[in-house]
Amino acid sequence: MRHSRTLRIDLASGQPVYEQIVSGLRALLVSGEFESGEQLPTVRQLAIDLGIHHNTVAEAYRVLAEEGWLDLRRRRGAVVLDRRGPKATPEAKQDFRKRLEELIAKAITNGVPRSVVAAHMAELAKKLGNGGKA
Amino acid sequence: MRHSRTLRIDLASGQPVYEQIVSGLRALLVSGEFESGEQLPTVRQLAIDLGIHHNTVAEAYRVLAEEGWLDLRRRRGAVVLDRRGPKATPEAKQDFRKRLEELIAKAITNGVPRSVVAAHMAELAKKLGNGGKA
DNA sequence: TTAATTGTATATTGTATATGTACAATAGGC
DNA sequence: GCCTATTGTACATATACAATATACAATTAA
Repeated sequence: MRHSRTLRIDLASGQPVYEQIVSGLRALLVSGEFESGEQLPTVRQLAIDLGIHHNTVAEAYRVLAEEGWLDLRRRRGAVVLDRRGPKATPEAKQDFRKRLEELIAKAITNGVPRSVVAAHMAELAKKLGNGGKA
Repeated sequence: MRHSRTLRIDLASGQPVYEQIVSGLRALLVSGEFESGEQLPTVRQLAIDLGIHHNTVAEAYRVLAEEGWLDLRRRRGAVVLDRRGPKATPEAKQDFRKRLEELIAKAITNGVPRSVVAAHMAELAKKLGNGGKA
């Protein structure tokens, strides 16, 4: 249950809570924070930790299960999967590029200096080049 | 009115249409596509181009005006501003970093290879280093 | 001054989020 | 094998937000 502490939910952010959970957990999964086969908290436990309703957590788990990240079963909870074969989406590259540019634009609008934006980008790009683990 | 053609609205994307307009225009503004003082299409004209209601465009223009990108007045339309002094936000850097990691995680989930993600990141980082113009 | 053009305000309708509540399935104790 | 607790699921509902329809206000130009 250590991992639930790394999730921070902002009820006032405007972004749906279940999406925040999905995004947060997915980022941790991609970065290799979880072992394959590892148990995630039950929907009720994580809901208590975050101060929300368990159905909201369940919705998030369902999305991640559909994406192939989790094996989700009654009475068994959520188990992290290997996810060897993600189905490659064709327009996903263009979509990523567009959203990346939009994210940069928003950061600059919020006053983040271009140099800081560039630094983060370069750092994460390098990390991805190393296999995404380091 | 040339620029409205560069905006693409996807009614089925789940993302609110007015937000799509805000994000798209903001990305163009940041990348220097517009001259200061340039006229944007009227809310009604852009609404026709995009096939939506003019109030939806108006909402998007209002957001950009609040951010300081546009001067918006009745009978005068929307004019692009210089936007010299964006108010610097303190937690904006952390927010950008988090959203960047989440965006990467989503792309990888969608099947985009890590190498492709890294390439886009590196390219845009370099562009930002050059002053964001090239 | 008048009329047309442009952004704005308000009400309405559809959709989605988060919750309350009840149910279904299954692992473990007996 | 049966019971019970635990876990995810299904469904209805309150609420909020998004997009629209419609009417209004302001301002420019003739």
